[in-house]
Amino acid sequence: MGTVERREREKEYRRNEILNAAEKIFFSKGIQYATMDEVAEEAELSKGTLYIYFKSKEEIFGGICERAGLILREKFEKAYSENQKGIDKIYAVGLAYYEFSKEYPDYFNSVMHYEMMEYSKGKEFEEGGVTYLKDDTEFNLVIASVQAGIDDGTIRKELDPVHTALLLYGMSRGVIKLAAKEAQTDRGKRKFDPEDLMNKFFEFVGYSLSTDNSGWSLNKSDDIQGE
Amino acid sequence: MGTVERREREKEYRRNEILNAAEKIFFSKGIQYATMDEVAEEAELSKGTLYIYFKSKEEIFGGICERAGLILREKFEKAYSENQKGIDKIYAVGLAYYEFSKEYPDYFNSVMHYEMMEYSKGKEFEEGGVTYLKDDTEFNLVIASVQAGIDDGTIRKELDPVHTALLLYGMSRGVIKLAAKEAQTDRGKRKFDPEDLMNKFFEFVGYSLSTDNSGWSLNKSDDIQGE
DNA sequence: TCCATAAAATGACTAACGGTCATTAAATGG
DNA sequence: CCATTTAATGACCGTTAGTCATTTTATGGA
Repeated sequence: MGTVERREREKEYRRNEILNAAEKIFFSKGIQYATMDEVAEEAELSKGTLYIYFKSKEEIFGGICERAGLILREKFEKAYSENQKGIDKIYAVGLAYYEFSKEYPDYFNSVMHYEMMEYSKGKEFEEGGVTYLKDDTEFNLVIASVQAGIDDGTIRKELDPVHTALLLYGMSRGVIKLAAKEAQTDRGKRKFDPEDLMNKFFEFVGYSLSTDNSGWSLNKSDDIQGE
Repeated sequence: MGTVERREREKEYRRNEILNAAEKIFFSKGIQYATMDEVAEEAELSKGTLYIYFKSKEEIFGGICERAGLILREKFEKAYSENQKGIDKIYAVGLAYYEFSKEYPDYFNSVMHYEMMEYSKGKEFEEGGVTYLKDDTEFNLVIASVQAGIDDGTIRKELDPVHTALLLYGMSRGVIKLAAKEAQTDRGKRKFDPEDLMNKFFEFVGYSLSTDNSGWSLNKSDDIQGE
């Protein structure tokens, strides 16, 4: 009988329901101010049950970040594979990152938050060291893109693939975070337009990457679709 | 009589002692896991007293971030004023930022953490909205550097000062954070050398900024002193 | 249909922590 | 020396993450 399998499915389902509830609560009040009782209430379960599926509040948050990572990875893979030239792959992956931050701002912020937490620990604690985002699949795509660009002559061959990929990754994160923060501000109070900033960013990076200083080979006029 | 002034000084002194104690505790265990009782113990004061000088744990953390901001601002100002050419100002300020992250890794991380916290709130809460780092003095220096570079012909004049400054700021933060995180990893387990990455970063950015694609006019062989 | 067993769910309870406040101690200056 | 203001204290409170003995539900064999 397939009862065992069905049970397994149901467990997975419950786990997901809990994550859904937690997202709602965490994202609306901020993780810090969200309580497990609220999550339990939202999930229509008792608090004790939450602790059967997750061993701590943090682990629930980890589960949310895992979801975020999954989506981001998919976006990266799509962007990578849909473009031929190395330089275009890089542009597409970078754009995918930015679009992720727009489509799922809470996921984006969660991942940022998560990375911050990683630091807070590990100084005197350590505890189990559960890491949810260790996978560097995403990052490997960036390296591969740079390498492809060097091979097909669209990227300056003086650039080292690994270091350049690291740079692109770090720079993008920093700038996207800036843009995301501003996008979250009321339109009237903004000091700059996030879309503009991103366009300038891609231009700036493209200039330094490409063999002919021309930037990306895509049509520049419509490289970012309005919000 | 100057009793009032002396009292004021003593108050300021106590406040600083509390911040010192808090730094010790916060930085060793991580803010999340540090308790006010521990801070009180370290400061050789009762917990109640802490709440005379600061209205919350968060506010103490804010005080720490304020210290960080002060140091960073000084470094920026020094770097800015000690260089003539715009392109060199930018390089110096960027380097100052990186050096800050090496000299005061805990301060650097605190500021990063602080910015994260800003997001967590403001979704349903709001509370007093105390901002400790609103001062954009630092950022204005970056704009001024870019402008100086455009004026003296060391920076490509197609670049917009404000957007470019924003980019530099965001990119630096992202890359420095990456480098800082790696630097914090055991030497043996590192995937890359933080110093190398920073050098590549400055090269990459210099290429895109400068009029002649040559990067900075400084001597490149010793632009970063070993740790 | 019933029962024994195992799995899942519960919610009262605990420990710990941030924050408060009535009370005490110290300083001041007349 | 005293009256008054200022600083410091620590017992106490409310809240919350996490636990666990107990109850409820599902399962599969007789």
